[in-house]
Amino acid sequence: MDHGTRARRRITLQDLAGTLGVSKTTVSNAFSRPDQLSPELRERVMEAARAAGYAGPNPVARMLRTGRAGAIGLILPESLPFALDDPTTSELIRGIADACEERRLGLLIVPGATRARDPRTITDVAVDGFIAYSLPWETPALQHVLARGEPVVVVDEPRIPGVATVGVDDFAGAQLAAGHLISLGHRRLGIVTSPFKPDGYTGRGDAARIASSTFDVATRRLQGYRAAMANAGLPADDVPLYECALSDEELGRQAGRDLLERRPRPTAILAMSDRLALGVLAAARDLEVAVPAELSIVGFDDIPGATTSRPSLTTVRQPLRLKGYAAARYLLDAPGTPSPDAASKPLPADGDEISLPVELVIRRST
Amino acid sequence: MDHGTRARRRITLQDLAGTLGVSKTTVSNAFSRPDQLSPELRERVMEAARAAGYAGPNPVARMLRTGRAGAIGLILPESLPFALDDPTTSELIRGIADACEERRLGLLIVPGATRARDPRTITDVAVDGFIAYSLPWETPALQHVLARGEPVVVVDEPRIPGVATVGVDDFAGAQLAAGHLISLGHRRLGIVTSPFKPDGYTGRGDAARIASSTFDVATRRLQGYRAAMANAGLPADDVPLYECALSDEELGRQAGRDLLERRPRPTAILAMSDRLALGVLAAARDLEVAVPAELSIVGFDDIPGATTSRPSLTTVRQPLRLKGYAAARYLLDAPGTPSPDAASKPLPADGDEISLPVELVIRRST
DNA sequence: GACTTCTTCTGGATCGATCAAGAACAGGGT
DNA sequence: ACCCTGTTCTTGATCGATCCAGAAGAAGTC
Repeated sequence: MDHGTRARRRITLQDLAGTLGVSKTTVSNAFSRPDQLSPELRERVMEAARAAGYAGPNPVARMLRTGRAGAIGLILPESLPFALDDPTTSELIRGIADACEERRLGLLIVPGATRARDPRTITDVAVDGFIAYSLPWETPALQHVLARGEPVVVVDEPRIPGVATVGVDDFAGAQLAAGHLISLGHRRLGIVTSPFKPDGYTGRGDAARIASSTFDVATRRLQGYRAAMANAGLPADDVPLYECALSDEELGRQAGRDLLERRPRPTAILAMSDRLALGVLAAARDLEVAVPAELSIVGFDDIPGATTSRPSLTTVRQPLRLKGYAAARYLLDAPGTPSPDAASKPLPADGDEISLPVELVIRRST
Repeated sequence: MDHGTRARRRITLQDLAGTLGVSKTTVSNAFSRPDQLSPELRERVMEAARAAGYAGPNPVARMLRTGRAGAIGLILPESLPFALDDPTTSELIRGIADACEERRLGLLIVPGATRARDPRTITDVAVDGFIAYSLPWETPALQHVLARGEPVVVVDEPRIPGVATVGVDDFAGAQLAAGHLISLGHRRLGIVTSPFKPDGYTGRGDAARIASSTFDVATRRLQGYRAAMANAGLPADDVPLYECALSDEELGRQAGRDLLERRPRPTAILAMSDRLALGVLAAARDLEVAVPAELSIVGFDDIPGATTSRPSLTTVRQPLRLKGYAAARYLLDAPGTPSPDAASKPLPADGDEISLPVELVIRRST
């Protein structure tokens, strides 16, 4: 059953031109380029449009002709519910949203990229470019994104030759974290890592997995930790290691329990994310290990929760929101446009890496 | 400067057909309807596509022809960063995302609807329908959404004749909350409200503003509170009231301070959202008013934070995530499709309201 | 052999807009 | 009277696919 008063087929620009006795170009201009026709005629067109219930040019047809979609796509590794729970991801989204709002662009989110079997969620979507966030090597989703031939900016990983990447210096950040612990006198360290492969494995460190890691960021952070240890003359290779399939507090807790039950017990734990570190903190509480008296913990990211935890968390700050903003801006500005004002600094060329600064934030957990 | 190896213009289906010596329809079928051609030819086409770097049919052109965009739009009243901070909104998004994932649809977020001056963020976007969340009456954005003539589902507000709405029974929920306090013996209540108008006003209750409220939900909840009070013979009209421009903890704290400094001091406070209630809790802590000994607080929504606060928060639970899921499902299933299986229960007709259940959850704050 | 049926492929119309080129007319300068 | 410039509007081509009707050939039926 249908409201009898409402016309069935949607009205087109052509129809409207017909009833007005003008050309379709004129109607099109009335909407999209008001300076191309006299104000009176324009008013007449708008009036007729209102009367006919015409809401303006069909966006899809316009996109086809102009080649611009007015939106950017964001590829996320996990499901959207998970992404919203994760402060790292949601801060990134905030940053991207900031840029989209500035440019009046839509944001189309395509979640679940690491698991998705169906390329159509990526190939069938109308966007002007993609931001791909923290994907493992050889994700089919990423191949499809690149195949589209539209601008792509990768955030964090994977680094692919010829593809712009926005990230931070993970190696230096990790080195900072480990160096801090070592300078405090710690000699027995433990490491809680984010996944090295997207296969859901959680458990003790496995040299083969690490060697064949498909997550660049985890690899680089681990190298940073180890470099700092090696510099201090510590045996970096057989440091206790626990890998978590997800950067999630519960898994961090599990990791913390495992590491804290080893003998000799580590006196300090490095976690590759703050959520994992908060989990380690919870594990220490479970096992009645005092932080920082008996155990020091350093996280990574500096999420909001790092300041409110008890004790507050020493961590490596990365500018999460800015990272999103920078990625979106780069996506929008890099292709072709040599920036409006002539004297402005040139944007880095396609394939460049933008590296944002990291900073050690010392709080109460060390 | 450009990579010389990469072809400039993107290849089209037509081009590919040319090099293969088949018709474009055949190439199209190879991608979109594999059963329409022999497996060998299809493989030949796919092979040629791979060689030519053709990623598949242009999504925009396909949309134009088929009339389906493969994505739904979500209109949010505030900016996306704010929405992600707000558990109510982010739970809703999770629910919508659940449904989108089931159906392999994209989710396009259009934030900032209450402030947006430019209709193009709505008119220029390629979606098959919209979910509009918690908008005030007479938002231009909503007019534009409706003018598009595509399916629309409103979540919470505003209730518009002929437009499907998903929400909860706010009146009953509020009645439950106030009734609970009254049954505990409270006689001096205070109310912290979400905004009645989208104008940024924060301050003491103003009868004129309430009478001309453009937010249905706030109006109905207030009516629920008052009905319960009236039933108990309490003067409902001059109950102390504080209106907050945003459902935000800081403003709730401000409201709490105002109400708690009045004399006689209220013994119980009703807040229209949990975030506001948590703010009131903070205010009570500031002023050293013991909860629940000297002050009872009831929130609304039952966000995750309501269980972890100290004391935990008595509140009216609404199924936030389900609300998002139901809205999306209704949007996708209602138009035309009388549901695949014949015996299934009919979906409510266009313009119907879906009302989800609310439930009083008694915790430690009362 | 004549008939229908199926499978596989093709050509042309179509979706609804924008764009480039140009026509028609007005006014201004010399 | 002539040319130039500028404003206003129109025509026809085009963006890149899908869809419909039908052709060609193979296969099955009586």
